[in-house]
Amino acid sequence: MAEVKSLDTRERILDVAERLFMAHGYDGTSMRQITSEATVNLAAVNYHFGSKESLMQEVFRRRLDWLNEERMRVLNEMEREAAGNPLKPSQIVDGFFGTLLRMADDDQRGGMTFLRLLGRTLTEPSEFIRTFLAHEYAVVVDRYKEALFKALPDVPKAEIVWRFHFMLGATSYAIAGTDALRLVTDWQIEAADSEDRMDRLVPRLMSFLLGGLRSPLPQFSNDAATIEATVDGK
Amino acid sequence: MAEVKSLDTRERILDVAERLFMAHGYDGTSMRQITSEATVNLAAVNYHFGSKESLMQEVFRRRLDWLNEERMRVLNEMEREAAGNPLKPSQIVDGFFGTLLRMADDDQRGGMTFLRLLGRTLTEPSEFIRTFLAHEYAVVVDRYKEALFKALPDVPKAEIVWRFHFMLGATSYAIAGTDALRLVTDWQIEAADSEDRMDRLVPRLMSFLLGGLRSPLPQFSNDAATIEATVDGK
DNA sequence: GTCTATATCATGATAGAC
DNA sequence: GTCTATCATGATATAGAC
Repeated sequence: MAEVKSLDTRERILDVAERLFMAHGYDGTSMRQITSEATVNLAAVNYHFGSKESLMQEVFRRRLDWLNEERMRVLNEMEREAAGNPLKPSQIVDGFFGTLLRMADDDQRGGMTFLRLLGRTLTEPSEFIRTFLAHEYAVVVDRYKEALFKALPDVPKAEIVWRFHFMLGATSYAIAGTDALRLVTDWQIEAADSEDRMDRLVPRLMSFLLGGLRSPLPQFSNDAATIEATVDGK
Repeated sequence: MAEVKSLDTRERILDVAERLFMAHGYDGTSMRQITSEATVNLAAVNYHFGSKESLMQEVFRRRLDWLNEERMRVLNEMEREAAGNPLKPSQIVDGFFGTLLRMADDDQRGGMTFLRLLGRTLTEPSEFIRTFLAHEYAVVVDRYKEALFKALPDVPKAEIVWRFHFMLGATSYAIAGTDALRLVTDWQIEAADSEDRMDRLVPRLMSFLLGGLRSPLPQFSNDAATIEATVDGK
């Protein structure tokens, strides 16, 4: 009984923290706000998580553990069906970014709140968060990177890595959904807060990402050896 | 003489604030840090700028005023030469994003420090900053949006607006350059801190953006009327 | 214009009763 | 596990001497 109550408290803190960190950032959210909105005592965060930093990490781990497993599961499944043949770039992109975007509809996995938090966190000022995220992502990103190398054997690996970065940026910003810049003044983005928006966003973003990924290679100002040097990593 | 000194003080505060806001974010940077590193008195910020918020706005205004003018100048010049004909998408993209990216080489306009600050700020938690940025950008973005509409008459306007967003996201993340995710584990991105990195980044990013912008239109799960409805803004 | 000193308040964390 | 009370620190901002 006491333990059940404690689990509720823990989860309630995590839920509120997730939402507040999303809305105001890590530095902009105080433990007093969190504990107040979660209707728990101020000391509860330190009791359950040890510190504000550990709380932040737990907010992410709770969601990323599932996302990492799902991304791996999807990739393994696709590679099993391909039976040694390279995957299509669209499959890989969907496995990585589509799996992420579909979390928007799954409130049990954080839904849009977590997606927006994640989107904003890639450029989060606090270094410990970026370091933590990099560590959490490393293994899965590596597998998808390798799949792309195999799927696009004619594209220099350096280009693929860069384009992975660009895809991440476009996706992060899209899910951060800050409406920071009202690109639309006379024209309103429909239903900006509902999942309806995501239904449209996903295919739109996918088209964009794939177009960028398969775009003609850039011309550098130097000669062809430049590209070769880049591929080899210097 | 006293005025010259005061100008120096003002500029020194702005320079230090720009660098610290970039590195630690708005909430993560205290006025004590700023005034300490700028070797000015703690009260100097309030004397010269009135408040921390006003300082932040001035940090941006100092750079964005020039960027906005330059983007307008470039677009006007291109449209003058085109004499009524639509511009090429690559011209428009270069006018907007290329003009921004070339600031990296111009230390007098803030160089990489300001670019990284700007990249991180689009997802900045503090709302007053995003509101301020949106206001600063509005007019110029609107002009470029119209140019894209004219250049791509067969693409629904809604798609163009979305793809503008995606391009902004990819660019922001690229210039934020947080190295948040070490996408490369066995492969090091060369010269990550030098302008040499930008020389390669610009054509790479441009290829990606144009590929995404001109990608085939997405297929929605509903019928064709869906796209029409989207174009009309509901 | 610049400085010292300080007012006022919020923060993260903890000790210790219950 | 939960609470109150409090510590130590750092925040922004300002008043007033020089």
